[in-house]
Amino acid sequence: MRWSRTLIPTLKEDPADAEVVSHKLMVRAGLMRKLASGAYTYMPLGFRALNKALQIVREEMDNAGAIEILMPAVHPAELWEKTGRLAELGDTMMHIYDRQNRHFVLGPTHEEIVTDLVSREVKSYKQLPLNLYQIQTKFRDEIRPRFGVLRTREFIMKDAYSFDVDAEGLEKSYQAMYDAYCKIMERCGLKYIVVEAESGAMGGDVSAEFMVPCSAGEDLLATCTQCDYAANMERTQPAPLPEAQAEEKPLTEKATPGARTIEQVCEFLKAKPKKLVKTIIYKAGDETIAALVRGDHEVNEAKLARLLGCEIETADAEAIEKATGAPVGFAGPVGLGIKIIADQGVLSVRNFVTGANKADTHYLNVNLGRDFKPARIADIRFAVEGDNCHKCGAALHIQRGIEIGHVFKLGTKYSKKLGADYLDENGQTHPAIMGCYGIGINRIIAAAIEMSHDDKGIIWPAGIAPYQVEVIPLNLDMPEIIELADKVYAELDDAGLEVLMDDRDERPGVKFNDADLIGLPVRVVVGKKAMAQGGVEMKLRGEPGPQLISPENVIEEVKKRLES
RNA sequence: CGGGGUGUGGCGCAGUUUGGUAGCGCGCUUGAAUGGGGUUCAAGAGGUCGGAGGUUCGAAUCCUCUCACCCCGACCA
Repeated sequence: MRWSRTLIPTLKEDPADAEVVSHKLMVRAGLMRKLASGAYTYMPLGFRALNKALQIVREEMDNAGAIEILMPAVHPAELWEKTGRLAELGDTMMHIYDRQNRHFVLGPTHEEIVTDLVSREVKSYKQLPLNLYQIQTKFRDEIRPRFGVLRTREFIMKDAYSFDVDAEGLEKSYQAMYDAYCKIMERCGLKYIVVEAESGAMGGDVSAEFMVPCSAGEDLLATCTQCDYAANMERTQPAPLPEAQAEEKPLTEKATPGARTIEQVCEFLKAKPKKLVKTIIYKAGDETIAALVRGDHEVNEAKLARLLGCEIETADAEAIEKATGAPVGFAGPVGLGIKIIADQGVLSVRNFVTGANKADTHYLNVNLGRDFKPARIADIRFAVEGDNCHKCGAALHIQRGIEIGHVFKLGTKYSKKLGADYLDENGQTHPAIMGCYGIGINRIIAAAIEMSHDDKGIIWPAGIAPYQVEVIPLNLDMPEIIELADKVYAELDDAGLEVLMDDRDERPGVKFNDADLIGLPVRVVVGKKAMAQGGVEMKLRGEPGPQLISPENVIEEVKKRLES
């Protein structure tokens, strides 16, 4: 492709509305433009990169035995009612109504649709296992789209759904997808970490996320510095903290006027947050309960909900006052008449500070066991930097990451509700055992750029670069240069390489800077300097210094470099 | 949805405090010079100052409402 014939509008300055590098560079390098918050047009270069990633995903899915289909983006709302997810995910779905006011949603994911299909078409164990996948645009009414293409309202996803006769089959299907995902990440040039994850609204209890570690990521993940433990922070289990051994001091009431938050109390008492224990009141089903964590920790509501076996939400001011008899900010476990769940970390402090269930008052020297007895002591907090691995005891490292893919073992949640049953050899009916496997194509591009760029621009991993080679003719006033550049371009093209030639009548500096910006892996410069020595220059993006090569060897040399 | 911020030519911004009819850089067009890391000179094109209403002789500027976008939070496969 010739630059002059396509559309690559590069920008010298960062767009004002971009925060993260990938967003800035995708706009500056002319990959995409924003239409509205969370909705982007992919221009030629961006679309090519997207297609590269997509093709890799498709090939690996096919290799893993998954079968491609295409489902609609428009779904009747009824189908979502059947599984209860219309209520559960309703606000994250885009709702549309047809002219007869029938209710439809734009698909945020396709478990319902594919399961409905399979329930109709698959009747026998002989048809299983089956793994159906599609590559399609998903719609989610995100509360806050952000970070360019990392969180959008419309995005391309590859989603696969496996159906098996038993747990053993599911394990195989799951493993095949897991392995395929590893290959995809590698082929896309992404460094990645696989972490244990929270299944959330998908259901099921085993899931793993494929994360690309980088500062722009929205997720926090913990990895063990010694063993192979890695988990999303939502799921990370810290090693239990050692129990405190200090001598118990007498319980004391202390006036703390106006000090409600941990910061305020610490300031007032000149104490460290870890010497405090905070009491958070939750509505758990019909019950109101109190969760206790150390002042420097945070309650992990997913863990708490799982422990209690029901959905929870933080209580409102009214409920808190009713439960504690005190205004918000002074709740404490001593004398509290509701069920108390204490985090294990609370055991690591003695003589701590808590609210006194009385306005403007805290207790000093509170001790678990002596002053109150929790119904349960469990892990209900988020891990923090400084925590240790619960498997091997070594330090945990916490970092940010971009979630590229997520694989789930779903079990029978959907197949039961939607009647995806099969008959076994004995004519017995069973629900199919399902797994689902998603990967965000757009995020592959953004993550690759986050991971691989410098102050000049993008440095594409070869696997997903929009073109493999950029040919830059300089000194366009010399016909022999144009002739040689055309020849090199044609030969590379004929050799099956993807070539972009910057044929614009621009100054060298402009072309070099744009070449660095768009970041294609190999750059071939045809100019009078090299020509005087009978050659052309070749350089890898991200590596210094071009080297002179003979025009006859261009194809061979380019190929060699692309493979390295 | 709560808090904060920003909307001025294609892009990035100044001007708003103190009202007087719009400016800078980049980009774009034409011409000339230049020609290996965003070159220079000259001449141009291009703006309902996000939108609506109001105050005023006069509004980018003041007031009211509204829309969009960004950030933090809540929320979220």
